[in-house]
Amino acid sequence: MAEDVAADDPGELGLAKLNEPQARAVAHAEGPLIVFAGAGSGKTRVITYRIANLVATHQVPPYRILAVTFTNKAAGEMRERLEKILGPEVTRELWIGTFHAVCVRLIRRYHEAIGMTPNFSIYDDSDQKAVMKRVLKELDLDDRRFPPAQLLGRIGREKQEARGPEDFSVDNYFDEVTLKCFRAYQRRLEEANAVDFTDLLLLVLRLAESKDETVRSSVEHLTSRFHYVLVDEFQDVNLVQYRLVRALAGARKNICVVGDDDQSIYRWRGADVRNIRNFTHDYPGAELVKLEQNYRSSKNVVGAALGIIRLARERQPKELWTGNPDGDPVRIVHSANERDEAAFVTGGIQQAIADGVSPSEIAVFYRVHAQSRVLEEVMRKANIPYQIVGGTKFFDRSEIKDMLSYLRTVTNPQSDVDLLRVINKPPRKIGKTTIGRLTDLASERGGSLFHCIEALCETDRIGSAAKKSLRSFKKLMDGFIRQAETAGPREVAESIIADSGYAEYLQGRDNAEDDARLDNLQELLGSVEEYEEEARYADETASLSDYLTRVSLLAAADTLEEVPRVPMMTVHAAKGLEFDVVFLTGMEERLFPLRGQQPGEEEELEEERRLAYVAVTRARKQLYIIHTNTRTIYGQMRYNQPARFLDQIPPEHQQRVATPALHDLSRQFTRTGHVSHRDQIRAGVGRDRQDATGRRRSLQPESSRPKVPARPRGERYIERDPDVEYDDGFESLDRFGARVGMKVRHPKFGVGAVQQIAGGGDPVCVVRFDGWGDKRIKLSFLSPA
DNA sequence: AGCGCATCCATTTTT
DNA sequence: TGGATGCGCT
Repeated sequence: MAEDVAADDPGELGLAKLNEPQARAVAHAEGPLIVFAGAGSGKTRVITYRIANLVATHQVPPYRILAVTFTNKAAGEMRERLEKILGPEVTRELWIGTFHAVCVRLIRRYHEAIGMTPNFSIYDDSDQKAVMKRVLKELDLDDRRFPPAQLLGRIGREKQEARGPEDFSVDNYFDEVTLKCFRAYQRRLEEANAVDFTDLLLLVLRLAESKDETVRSSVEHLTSRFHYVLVDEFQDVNLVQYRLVRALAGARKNICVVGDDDQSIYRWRGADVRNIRNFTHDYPGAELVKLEQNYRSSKNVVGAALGIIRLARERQPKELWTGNPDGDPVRIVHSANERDEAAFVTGGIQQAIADGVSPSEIAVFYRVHAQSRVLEEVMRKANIPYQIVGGTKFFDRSEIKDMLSYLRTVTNPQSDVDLLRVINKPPRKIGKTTIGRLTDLASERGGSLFHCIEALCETDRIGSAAKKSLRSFKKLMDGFIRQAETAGPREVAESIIADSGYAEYLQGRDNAEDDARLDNLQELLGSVEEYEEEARYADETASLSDYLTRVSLLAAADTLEEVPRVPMMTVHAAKGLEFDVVFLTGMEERLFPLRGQQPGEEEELEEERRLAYVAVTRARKQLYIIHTNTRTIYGQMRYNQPARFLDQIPPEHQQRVATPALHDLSRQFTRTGHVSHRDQIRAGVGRDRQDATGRRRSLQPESSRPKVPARPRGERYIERDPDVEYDDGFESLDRFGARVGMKVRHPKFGVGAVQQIAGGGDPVCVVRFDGWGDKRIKLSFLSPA
């Protein structure tokens, strides 16, 4: 998955192996630099060599260099390459990591100026939600009227833009409530000595931008410690990160940013493409380098990607090209439904493996996690080893979360969400009532639950049995806390599993599932051990809170293992990765692109387009893009139209293919009077495909269109010429031939009769439903009744 | 306290 | 569709 490493000669920099723009970016010494790096253009190599060059040629001390990557995995790869060039001692001193990981380190260093103790906990989504639920309860608000996720979403967006409660403008009642929750939420985190993901960045940013005299020396130290700052994937940086980079680079302004506006896919997370587009504006005189040669993919893959991205509304002018061989055309596979799609994928994987491709070089992509279930099922049946990258991770399992909560309580007993998770697991006779009394007391006098335990036991609010249970729990945890002062993380974790009663608790409920849970705990111990090993290697003291930090900051791609299994992941998780063979599934309107078809959603569509571009450019040699006629997702069957992006792939780079199941299906539809498409292929019959507006879809004159070589029709699939419309019912199947008077079904309104059909693409129908009257509904929401 | 059942709910992408 | 949640029963 790593890009070509062959040129990383130890001893010398191997600069001769760089192309001209790459060399220019590496050699650039002082001042701002922006590198537009097309997909597969060797940007990691550029960053790596640039760092090596700064250290080796310009004698920059390694601890003066900060390189920010998007995932820990990318950071690790960069480190690995640099070790080969600079050796481990020097490399160790470089600051390389994700924004979040770097900020954790900085918070620990400057914790006094920031006003934190170094053992803080990092709260993930579910922790945040738990906090918000408590906040709502405390404020006596209905969590149905004010869904925690929604509140957190709004608050999160504010924080991404570096705004706090004091900057919050209130326009209506909902805002008022949100502001109240915002304040209470931040206060709760503070009391728990915990931060959320954005806080990690904000705390450092606030210090770096602080004008406060009392912390002046810290601010100066912080903003002058890095002489060179490099940022990868700059197109996905949000406002907080942008300002952070600017602040950390300080007055020197030795900022090198590398990115590709065509690959910006995190707008929803606050990323702002304008950051990359405005860089030259914000840093006048910045050197600009464009890397346009792709070393990764075949000509057909690059051509397909270009066809899609060329239609982007706004982009930096540039043109990706490759000197690589043509390779196979991109196969666009028409399948019947999601099971048929999965069958095609497994068949294709088996073939690729038989052809000698390693399973780890074959990837399956999907737009949303919900698609993975069926794929997994079929992969298991076909006995193909696979790994899900990201998604429901190992660390999301309940027993793992329980154990992590124990560990977090040990390092930071103030963390209430963790305490509540473990206080009665295994059952210790500490029930709802007791916990209710405890939380009541804590809100009355402030302070964390853990610290209120003793105080509660001194009141007469609870019975003696409850007191006993609480005290023995407190004693148990105090024991672990004391142990952690001297013992290593692994030892503490082992004690907890053994002495907390958690293992017996799992053993007691003897079923297969809980046996697996015990195994998972063993695996967790393994990961703690692995961490200790790494710490030893890096010459650092292993600490429990450091381990917990790492675990919380894992990115989806970080869970990709180097094992011979087929990786399956969302397109987002695939960013920055590459594979020989790629299966891109679910390429259908309203799934991929998931959004953007409504007026006013143009930006969403643009992001979907860029996402499609990212997906396509992951493939080195072979790319299969699959779409289905029907798909059952979220319990509902939908009739699909192929994604618009498919028609934007130039015909000379694509080849249309249909699965056998689809073929059978189409025969049923053509029984009455039509000639089957098989016969048509044989006879070479067909007319130019036209879309609803009557325009020819082909982008090229007929004569220049390369003839698709007639490949023998095997059992696996049947090829279809992209520019021939087969009169076999495929088209009418997509829209099931709806016409006025026809009975159709809608998931909500039931069965009704079509009154009118209007518009092209996805036409709007007027349908008369029993009991609902006439409704205007897009055809794609309807199925034949 | 814990289990089983029913109901309701939301469905994008993640550091 | 299934996951999460809540409720009532044991």
